[in-house]
Amino acid sequence: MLIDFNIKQKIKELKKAGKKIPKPYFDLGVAFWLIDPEGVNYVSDSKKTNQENYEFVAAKLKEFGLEKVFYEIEMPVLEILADMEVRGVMAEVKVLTGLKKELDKEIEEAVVKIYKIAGREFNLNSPKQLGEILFDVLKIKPKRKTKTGARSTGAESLEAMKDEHEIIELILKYRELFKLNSTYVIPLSQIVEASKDKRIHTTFLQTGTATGRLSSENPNIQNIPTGTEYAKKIRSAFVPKKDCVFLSLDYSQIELRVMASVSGDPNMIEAFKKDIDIHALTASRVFNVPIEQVTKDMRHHAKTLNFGVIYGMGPQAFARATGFTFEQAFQFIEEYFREFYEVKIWQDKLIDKLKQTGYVENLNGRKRWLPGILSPNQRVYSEATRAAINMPIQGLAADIIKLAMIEVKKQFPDIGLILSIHDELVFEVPSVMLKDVAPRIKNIMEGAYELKVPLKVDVLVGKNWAEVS
DNA sequence: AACCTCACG
DNA sequence: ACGTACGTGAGGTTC
Repeated sequence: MLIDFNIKQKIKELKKAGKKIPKPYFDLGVAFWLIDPEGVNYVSDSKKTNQENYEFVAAKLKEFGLEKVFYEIEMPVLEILADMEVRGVMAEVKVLTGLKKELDKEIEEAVVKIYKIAGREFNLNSPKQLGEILFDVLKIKPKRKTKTGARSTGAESLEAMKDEHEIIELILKYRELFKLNSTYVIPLSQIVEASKDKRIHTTFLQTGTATGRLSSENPNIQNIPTGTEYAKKIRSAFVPKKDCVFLSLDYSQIELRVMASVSGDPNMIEAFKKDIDIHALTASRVFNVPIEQVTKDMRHHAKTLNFGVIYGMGPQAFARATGFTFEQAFQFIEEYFREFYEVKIWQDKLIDKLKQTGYVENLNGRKRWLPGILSPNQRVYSEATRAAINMPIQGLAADIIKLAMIEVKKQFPDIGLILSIHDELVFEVPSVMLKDVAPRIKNIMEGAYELKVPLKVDVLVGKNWAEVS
């Protein structure tokens, strides 16, 4: 058996050379990450031989009930990630360079206007200098402080100042455009220009998160903008190769479904079984109106609440997100947990168990150690509590999509899986295969894991990434 | 290297 | 008086 760190790299080299992958293999880095994803209790020892590290970590995988996750999820996924990285995704450099020109022009126009209003030139990218202009020169009242006490110029603060000065809107515009240009458009076009095959080859980090999710770097392909017009233009640069289309499948509300299932909450389970609009239902129950009388606003607040519960949100955060008073927020959260009582019970048991064992785990035994739960510091303790509440949900959703990737690749070994973005898979498939393949992949994804509620997958087909987003 | 900001799920 | 919503990666400035 091949035992080593970073086996994905070795597999990539073999793949590029057209060679077979040696099996079985055992990745030490992945194993250590599984027993302790943040390395708070266990870390590998570089002074030890691979065999010594193997003996230690293999015993730990067994002790912690992680063998199934390791052998049936992570090792098979490792190979799929290697395939995705080597395969890459095609991008049209012309779209990106055209976009850069557009953005450069708009950014310059905003800069000129801002300097004129400010009465002087300054570095717009410096929060410190921007703060001096806004708060000292223009005498705008600061709205929030950063954690080190500086006057915040973040988007949320700026939004609150919008009505007080015409400069704010321009700064928000500048920030948006500069971000898109400097973080996405320019680096992506450079990457494509330097690329031998005109494709972007990210690196997926299999051991990069505390919850079991994947992450992506160089470039991060999991945080490409979506939504705004410019964002769509960026995504439209990503295209399938000749005679292919993009096929995107995303899990609908996977984390809420996972929460309904693992908590066993009967009301939430029933809602998903009947395929009821969960946010509208929540609004109806929490705001105490018939579901037909739920307004857009109410549904939106309920959505915030549903997501907030997954993150362990308290009344303060809910109040800030919605504009409710603390007392109102407190009441609505109380009402939420009266309606979805088993969710509260599940959370409380989870924290109890964390205090006893030092870790939280998801249904598959995936673990996260959270020593902060024993901290006398209220803030550290609270952070551990929220992370604990979130991990079994985010972590099981991560397992589900990984299992789906494995099953899809098992049934379609040559399928062009190119992106995996937390609850979404994007494939590059020959147009002629689409009719056959799309429904089957959807079925595989919906059947990847048995929950107490159905898994629902939405399917999109298009000629670029914007069309399937 | 720390900090601030901001893109995504 | 505040810091209070999870998980990421990256660009820019400042020290």
